[in-house]
Amino acid sequence: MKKKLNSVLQDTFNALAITFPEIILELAKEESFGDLATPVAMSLSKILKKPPRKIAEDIINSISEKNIFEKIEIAGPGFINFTFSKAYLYSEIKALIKMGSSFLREDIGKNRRVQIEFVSANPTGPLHLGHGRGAAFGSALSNLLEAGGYDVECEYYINDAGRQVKLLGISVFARYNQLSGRDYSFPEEGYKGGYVDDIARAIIKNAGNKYSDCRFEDAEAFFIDFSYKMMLENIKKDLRDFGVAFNTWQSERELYQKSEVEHSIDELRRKGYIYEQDGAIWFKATEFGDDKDRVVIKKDGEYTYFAPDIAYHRKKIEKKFDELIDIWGADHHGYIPRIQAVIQAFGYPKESLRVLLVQMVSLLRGGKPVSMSKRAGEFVTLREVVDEVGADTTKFIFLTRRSDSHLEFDLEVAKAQSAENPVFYVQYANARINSIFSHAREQGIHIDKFEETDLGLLTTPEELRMIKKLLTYPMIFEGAVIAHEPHRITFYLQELAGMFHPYYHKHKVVTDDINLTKARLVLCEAVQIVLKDGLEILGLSAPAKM
RNA sequence: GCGCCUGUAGCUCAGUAGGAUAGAGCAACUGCCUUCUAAGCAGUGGGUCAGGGGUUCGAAUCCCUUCAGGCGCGCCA
Repeated sequence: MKKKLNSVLQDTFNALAITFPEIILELAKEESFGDLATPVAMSLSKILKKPPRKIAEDIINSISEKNIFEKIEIAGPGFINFTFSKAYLYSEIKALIKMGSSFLREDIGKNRRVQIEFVSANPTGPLHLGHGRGAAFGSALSNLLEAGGYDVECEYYINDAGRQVKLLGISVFARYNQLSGRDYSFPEEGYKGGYVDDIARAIIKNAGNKYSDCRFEDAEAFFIDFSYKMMLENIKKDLRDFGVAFNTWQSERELYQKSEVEHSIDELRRKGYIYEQDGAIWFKATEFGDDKDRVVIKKDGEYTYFAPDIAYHRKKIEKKFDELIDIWGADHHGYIPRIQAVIQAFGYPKESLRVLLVQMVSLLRGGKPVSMSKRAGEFVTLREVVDEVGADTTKFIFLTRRSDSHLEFDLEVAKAQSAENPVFYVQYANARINSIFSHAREQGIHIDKFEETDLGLLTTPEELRMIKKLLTYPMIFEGAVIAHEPHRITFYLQELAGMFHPYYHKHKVVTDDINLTKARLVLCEAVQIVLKDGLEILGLSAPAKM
């Protein structure tokens, strides 16, 4: 619909010898404003030094392909409002059904390769709700970009080296000893969650007393590896059950083992961005706009957390993606300038990495904040929330918000709402359509060739409104892809379902009028195609029955 | 102190590459199940778009400023 109007206007502008960078088309806010509107005449007013309404008139007079419109009007200060003809709308619905996804989805990506890194939670504990938000957003974004013609790779970065996994190993070692009946003090900073006991018990089960007389130093490698690997499996399971999939898992440890950390710093050194001061090795981040230079090797000779991240991002660059996306929790936003400094130091524009922030989730229960301290072991896991309120509902709560807006997730509210959650409203529309179809089949009604169905029988205001809504999906989709905002799809689906349910209530689809029945079945088919397309992008299920 | 995010209906949030009279869900109240699924439908009430300036044909949207909340500002990760 938009594409068509755009090309019509482009032709018109060519005919009038007007050059204009981009013709803005927007959805009419009110039905009396037609279907699509453009404010272009107002923008041209200054350039052409003519009143906007006069310009609008000239444009309208020069439109050659008028037959696809029912009417074209000038309104307000100079808007041009276009209303499409019914015949055009009907033919578009048939095209929608015939082409399916390719009608709905715009090819924005043109096969460009994009990598999205998300979740990347430390394998030192189960995923919590904040990770769940990142997971829901990241996978919806990946589906969205994939649908928008990008070649997408989803990656999870595993922090399996360094202090945190070591601390997990120490914690597990302590519990292992305690559970074996020895007097062993638990480290002050250790992880205290119940899962630490689970790991210790698993070790007892597997290895028995084998490490009972060891000092930690002697059993270190085993305890660290066993612990983080068990946690990682746990995380992978949580993600699977949440319906989130990754293509690649990049290990931090591997970056060390393959000397990539070392080589990255060497490369920066060759480029002149590394220097020594106060016994430490620094990266000249200020050269690229960061507030301060950053230490990569500490005085004690250890790498900082930043060092493997340099190697990691160099590796991403080397994979030659057209676009890199990192999805981080907003508490890491201070980290953006230094990573973009790294990107630039390696000779790439900072725009080649796009960091999307997922804002904090405050978890509440009945209006009271729930502590989320990982170290203290007091936190509600993603799994617990999903078990309590359901995966689709949880995802939907995340996906009805912009990723960068703060989110209050109240377990009691989510649970209370889960029975009447908007996600069911959308899914129910799909299920209802199925039930209409099976009812039609029972009545012996079959549509052999939908192309031959007379959609001209769809004349009620509800039907026309719904047809127009369906035809705006490509616009919403395109906007969502460009803005990298899956939530636009969520809202669209709610609006579409919000048209279908009243329609269902007001008009019977299957009636004695066979031709009308067929036309309505075709419309239902179109609605279902769009609902399913949207649900699939969001990573939500589309149950056939509810 | 500096930086980032946020402030829209009682609550949770859309609307932000400037566009016409600011929307939805929930909550509240009133009705609707012998007819394709009541996880549904119809109706009612609800606003100083945090405040103040500015930019222009036009601002919830852009700029400045004040206020409020969140998060960051380590040779931690």
